[in-house]
Amino acid sequence: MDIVSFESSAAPAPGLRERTRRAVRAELTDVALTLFLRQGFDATTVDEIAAVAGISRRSMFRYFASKEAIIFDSMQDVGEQVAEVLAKRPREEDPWISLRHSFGVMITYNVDDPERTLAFWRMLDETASLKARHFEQLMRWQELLVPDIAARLGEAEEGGGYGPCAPAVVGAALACLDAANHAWLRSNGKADVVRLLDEAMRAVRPAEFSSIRP
Amino acid sequence: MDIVSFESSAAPAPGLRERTRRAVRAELTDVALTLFLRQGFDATTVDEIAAVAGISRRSMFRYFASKEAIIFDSMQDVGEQVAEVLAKRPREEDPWISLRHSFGVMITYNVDDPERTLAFWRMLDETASLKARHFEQLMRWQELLVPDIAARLGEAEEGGGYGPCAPAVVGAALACLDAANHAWLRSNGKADVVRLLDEAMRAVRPAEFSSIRP
DNA sequence: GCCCGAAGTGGCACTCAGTGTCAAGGTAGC
DNA sequence: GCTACCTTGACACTGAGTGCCACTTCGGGC
Repeated sequence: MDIVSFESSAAPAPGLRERTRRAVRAELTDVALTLFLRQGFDATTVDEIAAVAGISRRSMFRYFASKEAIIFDSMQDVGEQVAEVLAKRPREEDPWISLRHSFGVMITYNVDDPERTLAFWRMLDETASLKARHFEQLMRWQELLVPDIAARLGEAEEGGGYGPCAPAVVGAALACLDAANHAWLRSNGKADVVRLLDEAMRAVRPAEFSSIRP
Repeated sequence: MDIVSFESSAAPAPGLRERTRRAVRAELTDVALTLFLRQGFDATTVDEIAAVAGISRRSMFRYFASKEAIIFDSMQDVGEQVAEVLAKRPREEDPWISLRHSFGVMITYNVDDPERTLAFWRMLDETASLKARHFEQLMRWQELLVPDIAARLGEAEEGGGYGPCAPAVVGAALACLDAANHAWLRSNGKADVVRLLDEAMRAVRPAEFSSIRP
């Protein structure tokens, strides 16, 4: 399964309308991604994507709120998968280890299709507007993971928010993930992502938690 | 000094042209910020800022690469201040402690002018496009701090890049800073930022490093 | 089979950010 | 004062994103 053409497999068949909508969305994402990777994000206009996909420009914006959303909507789905894995980890497990395990979902993309994933990350890294959105995406992942970690840390939700600890721990873990990804990118996909991630997370491993060494 | 109208005080008098340019920049930043805080970022057009500042729309884009840059250029200056403080910390000090100390520069803004800082952070948090750029800004700070931390960790720069550890540690620290800022924001500026930051950084404190307790 | 309301679609016009170009005015150095 | 350069304003243009309206299509009730 591709990191960018991924569609949530949650609901099996929620009516014809919804199914066609999802199919069209997947198709549009695929068309757009191919164009983005071939000629760059900025050099590809929405008109062009719409023309190739055989749809009107106006309808394009009915499927995606923005040009950037074409890319990041599917990444949100990946984040939800990570959250699902995290929820299934044993309650008494060291939170840092749980986070490390749930990141496994992401890392598989790097291993499954290095070429395309590498080109994808490189595009995110080189395009200014995407770089910004990428970090925003990390933040959305943080929001998905914080409730679980807060519960594990025994940090109660008080007055519509958490204390600083759970977001800090999740944010730190995501920083490790990002650092590993960047190091992998700089090595042109030659380095071992898993090893890089372990290295990064070992360097930051909170003192309260037990050892991560395998 | 205000977090947003800050201008680098590095060069004393590098010619008349440069001095006027800086003065105009500061003026523009000030005008724009006032408008942003009064009526919101999206509701303020570049034409409006230019009109109020008595300058042409075209010249506006000669001072700032984008509407967002009006805000984030000054934040970059703050990041450089943080890097300066970090560089002055003793070489043998625990990197985590050094980072914590260098963050002191930022935190002072929250204490000095809570009202304006609070409104400013709230705007960053509520405006989608600014939220994205804000994280990009954190990333730029990371780039400023990584070389120093890499040296402290004994991580050599190999082939145009660092290993994953230094970025991971710096990113983790910035995640703590951000978590503390968010918690402070949620408390409407009532909570103690310094305490929140210490709490967050204690929760994530890497095991290799010694205790941060004062 | 027929009809009706809801949802999807395309086209048009508009706002606003951002960029290239060019001509006019001002400034620094000789 | 002259020249070279830098700054500025004006105009036109592209591209993202939105509001609106008319048309078609689909799903369900009769």
